[in-house]
Amino acid sequence: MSQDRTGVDLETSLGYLLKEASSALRTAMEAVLRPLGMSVTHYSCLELLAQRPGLSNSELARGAFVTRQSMNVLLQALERDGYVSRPGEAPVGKALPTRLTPLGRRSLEEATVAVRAVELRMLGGMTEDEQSDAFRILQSMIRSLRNDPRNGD
Amino acid sequence: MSQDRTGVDLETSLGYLLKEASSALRTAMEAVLRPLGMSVTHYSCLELLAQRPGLSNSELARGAFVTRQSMNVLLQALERDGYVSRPGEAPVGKALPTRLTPLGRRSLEEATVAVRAVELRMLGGMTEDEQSDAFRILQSMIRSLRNDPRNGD
DNA sequence: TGACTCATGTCAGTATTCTGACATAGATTG
DNA sequence: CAATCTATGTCAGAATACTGACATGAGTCA
Repeated sequence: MSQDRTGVDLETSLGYLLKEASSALRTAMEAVLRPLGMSVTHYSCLELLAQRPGLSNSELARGAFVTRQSMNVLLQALERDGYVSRPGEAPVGKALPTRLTPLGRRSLEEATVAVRAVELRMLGGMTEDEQSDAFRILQSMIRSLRNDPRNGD
Repeated sequence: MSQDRTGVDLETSLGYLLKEASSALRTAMEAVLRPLGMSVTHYSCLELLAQRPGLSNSELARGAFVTRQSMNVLLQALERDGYVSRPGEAPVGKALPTRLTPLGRRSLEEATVAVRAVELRMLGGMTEDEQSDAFRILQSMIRSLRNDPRNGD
């Protein structure tokens, strides 16, 4: 009504709102992780390893939504500082299974408390049904975005 | 059941799913904008200016979810290449109102077509009601994340 | 008026992530 | 068996975004 462009209206765009929500979540997580000297990707990596021990660099990268090159930089730092360990040789193929050290596990525990608080705050004010709706809807968006029409389906 | 950690379960975490959806959207947008030689932030800046002409650098930064320093670097490049124009002196205060040039407008039109296709693909398979739910739920998340309990209130 | 606070534009340096490239291990295929 | 394809780890350089800092203009308040 305020325009006749056929473009994307930021005020009503779900894409824009998704970006806004993601940005707000990231900012909130950075705020609670900063005092622990930990970045969001750093935390994501440790959390992935806690839940799925033995993930390779490439698998961690996909799980944290960064490139394997970026994850490699992080893993080298984490290994140097004693938070994770990797075997010197790959047991099979080239993939090096990574594991948390006791130090890494302790470090993660602090962070998890902080991050869980953020997640609970985000969920505050939402009913159980709304949380289910949110889950289903976000998964629908992801599915639709993944199947690229140019890949000939 | 697969664990007794009291942590965040990635499989059922709305935060993780939000990040995944946002990552998928960003990847899809990068894919269609790359052939046009445009980044997501670049596009966001032009789209903001089309809908709200005269925004300042700081306002554009907030709208594109980056720092004003990052947006300043982008604006200088866009101004140098003739996509936007800024007055040499601030009409009031220090804020420089930015506007699209005809070249910038033409450049944006191409991008808008591509981005709208991505947004429509993301919405594919969602009913009108689900889109309304998504809108309301995302806004609820943003609101909850913004009001920081440590800010008193 | 003068001190103070706040928002802005901008410079400089740092950190993080990305793209490009290469070599290698395993799987697939003829 | 040989060729090809795919996935992986890693190095190097470029692009992007960030933090820190400073000066300036406008509003607030005593």
